[in-house]
Amino acid sequence: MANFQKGKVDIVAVAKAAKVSASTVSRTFNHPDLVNPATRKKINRAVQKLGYIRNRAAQTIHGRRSGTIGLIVPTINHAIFAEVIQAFSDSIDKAGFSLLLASHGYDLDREYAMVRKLLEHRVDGVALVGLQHSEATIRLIEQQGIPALEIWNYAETSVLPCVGADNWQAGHMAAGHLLALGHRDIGLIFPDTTGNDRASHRLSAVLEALASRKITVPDHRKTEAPYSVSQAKQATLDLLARHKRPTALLCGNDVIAQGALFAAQKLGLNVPDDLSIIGIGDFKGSADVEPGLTTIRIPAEAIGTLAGERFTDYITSDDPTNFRVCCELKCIVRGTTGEISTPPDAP
Amino acid sequence: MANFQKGKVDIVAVAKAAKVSASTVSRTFNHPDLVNPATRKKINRAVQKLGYIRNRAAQTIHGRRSGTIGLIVPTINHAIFAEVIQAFSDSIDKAGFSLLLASHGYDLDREYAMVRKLLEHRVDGVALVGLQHSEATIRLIEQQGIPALEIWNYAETSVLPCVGADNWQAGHMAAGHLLALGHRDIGLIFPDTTGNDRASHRLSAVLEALASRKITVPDHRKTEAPYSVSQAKQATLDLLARHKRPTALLCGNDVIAQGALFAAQKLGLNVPDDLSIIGIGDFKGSADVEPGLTTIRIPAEAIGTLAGERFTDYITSDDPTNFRVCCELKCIVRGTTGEISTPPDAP
DNA sequence: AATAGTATTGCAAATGTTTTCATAAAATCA
DNA sequence: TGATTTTATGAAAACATTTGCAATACTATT
Repeated sequence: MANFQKGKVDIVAVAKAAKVSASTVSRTFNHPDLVNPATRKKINRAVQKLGYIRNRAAQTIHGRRSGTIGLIVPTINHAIFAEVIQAFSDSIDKAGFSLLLASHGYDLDREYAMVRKLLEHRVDGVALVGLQHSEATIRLIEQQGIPALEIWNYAETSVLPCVGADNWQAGHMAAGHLLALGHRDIGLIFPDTTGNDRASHRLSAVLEALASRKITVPDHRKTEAPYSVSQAKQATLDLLARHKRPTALLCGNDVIAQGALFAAQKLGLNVPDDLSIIGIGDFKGSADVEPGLTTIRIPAEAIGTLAGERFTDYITSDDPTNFRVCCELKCIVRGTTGEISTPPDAP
Repeated sequence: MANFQKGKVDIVAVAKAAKVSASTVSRTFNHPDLVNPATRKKINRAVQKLGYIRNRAAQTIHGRRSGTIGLIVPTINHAIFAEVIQAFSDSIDKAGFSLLLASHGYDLDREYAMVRKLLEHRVDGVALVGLQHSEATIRLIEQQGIPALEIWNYAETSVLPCVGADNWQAGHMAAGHLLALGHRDIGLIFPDTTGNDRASHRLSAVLEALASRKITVPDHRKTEAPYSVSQAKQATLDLLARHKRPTALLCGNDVIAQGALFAAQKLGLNVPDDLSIIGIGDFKGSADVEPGLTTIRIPAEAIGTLAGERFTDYITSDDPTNFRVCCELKCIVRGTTGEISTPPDAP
C-alpha cells in the first residue's frame, strides 16, 4: 500500500520521513548505541513505512565489507560438493554473509576467470576447492590481498589457509582395509587425475600402500572412469570382462564404487563373497545401497560448516592469523567388503 | 611484482598511469568504440601493470546493473536442485551474471528473509523455486519492482513469470502408467506436502487419476517419507509389513522410489514381478540402480538452462514482457514396473 | 551558577564509478 | 580557405552511503 516513491527510497528519503539527518539514519543501522532510542524508533517506523532496504553496494564502495563470500567449486551438480556448499552456505549465512557461487568444471583457467569475476564484485573472501590452482590464480589472490581459503583438502604445506581432509590418508586407509582383509589382487578404478589433486593423492597413496607390501598393480587391473555411476558401471564391466577378476575393487570415490557395485550385480557376482568393493567419500546414498557400501568417510558437512566458521572469523578479525584444519577420516565398514576366502599368504 | 599500490588501484590510478582522465578509462570499458584505439591500448597496458579490477559495487550504486542474480532454493544438498542450480549458474554466467545463492530449508519465512538479504545486495533479479511463497515475499517483490522468476514448477496462473514443469501432470502420468499396466492396488509414499506445492500437486493429481477409475486409496496404503533414501526405505518397510502388500508403489520422487526399491530388495521381493515401483523426477542415478527405475522425467537441466536464458533476457531487455515456459515431461519406462500378472478386472 | 563532561545530532567530505555537457582537435565539404 | 561536422577527451555532477568533526543540548559536579 505505502509503495509510492517506488524506485526512490534511499537513506535520505527515510531521513526526511523521520525528520532527522541521513547521518543519523546510517548510524541507526551501523552504530545503534550512538543514537537516542526514541529517534531510533522514529527511524524504524519510517523504514517500515517506506519499505527501505539498505544498499550494500553503497556501503561496499566505502571500504566497508561487502558481506559476500565467493565459493568456487569444480561442479555443483554432485553429491560430493552439494553437501559442502550447503553447509558452507548455512555457516556463513549465520555470520551475516551471502554466498556468491561459481563453478569451473575442473578447468583451472576457468577457475582463474571465476576468481576475477568474484573480485569484481568485491567479495570479502574467496574459497576454492582443492589445493591445486593455476599460478595466475595464486598470484591474483596475493596481489589483491584478498582473504582466501582452500577447502576440502588438507595439507600441512598448503599455500593458503585450508580446511579439509587428507586425501592421501584416505587412499591409505582404503588400501589398508582391503589388505587387512587379506586381499592381494586388487583392481583400481579412478577418475582422470589431471587437475584433480584429490584423486591423484588418493591414487598415489593406494599404490604406495600396496607397494609397501610388495604388491604392484598391473595395467589391466587399472581403469579410468569419470564421476558418474553409469560410466563407472560400464568401465567396471569392461575391467571385469578382461581377465580373471581380482578379489577386490578399490574405487576413487563412492560414485564410482556404486557403479562398480551395480556392475558386479549385473554380472551375477555376490558382493562381498566373490568381490569386495570399497569407495571413498561416504556420500549420501552410500549407506542405502544393498549391501551398504564400505567406504572412507570424508565429513563433507563438517568441513563446510567449519570452513564457513573459521573463514568468517578470519575475515572479520582485525589481525587475521593463518589456520589449517584437518578433519578426521573414518573407515565405515558396511556390507561390500569381506575377508578373502583363501588368503594367498595363508600357511 | 608490480603490486605496489596494493589496496589503492582504482580507475583514477589507472588514468594517471595512462596519462588520461578517469572518464576515458571508464569509457574504455563501457563504450570502447568511443575511444581512440591508441589510447585504449595505453589504458589496457596500465590496467595490466597495476592489476586493476573493476569495482562493480561502484557501478551498481550508479543505477547500472549489479550483474548478480539471486537464486533461492529449498535446499542445495539434493540431486534434485543441484542439477538445476548448476544449469542456471552456467546459463547466467554466459550472459555475464554472477550467482548469489541462498537456501531456506522449506521454510517460507526464511525464504522471505533471504529475498530481503539478496535485495540488500541489489541483485538484478531473484529466482525462487516453486509457486508457493509467503504473501510478504510477493508483496516485497512487487513493492521493490524487482524482476522475479518462479522456477521448477509450471502453472498457467502463476503470479510471476515461470519456467518449469507441471507437477500435476507428472502425478497424472505416473498414475496413468501404473493403471495402464493393470495395477489397481497401489501404495503411495509421499513427503509432507505443507509448503511444498510440487509434492502436493503430484499427490492430488494421483488421487484424482485413481478416483476417476473409482479407486480410493485407504490410509494404510499411504505413508509419508522425507526426501531421504534411508528414511524412505524404512517407511517402505513399515508400509509393506503392515498389510497384504499392494501390487505397485507410486513414490513422490525418485529418492523415495530408490528407498522403496532397496526396501523391496531387502524383503527379498522381486521387482517388478512381485511389486512395481515408479518414481518422479529421473534424477542422476535413477537409470543406474538395478533394475533401472521407471519414472517421470522432469528435465532439471533444461529447466535451469532455459530459466537462466529467459531471465537474463528479461532483465536486460528494455521493455520486459512476461513469460511462462512449460517444459515437457516424459515417462521413462525402465525395469521397476511391469504388467500385473492377473489383472483384477480381467474377464 | 558556572564548569566540565557526555550524549545526540548534523554538516560535509569521501568512496569509485558513470554520464552529461563542454571543448578541442581533426576531418569533411563547399 | 573557411565553415561545418565528426571524433576524442576532460571536468564535474551524480549515485547511496559512511564517518570525522563540530555544534548543540543535556547532566552532573563543585
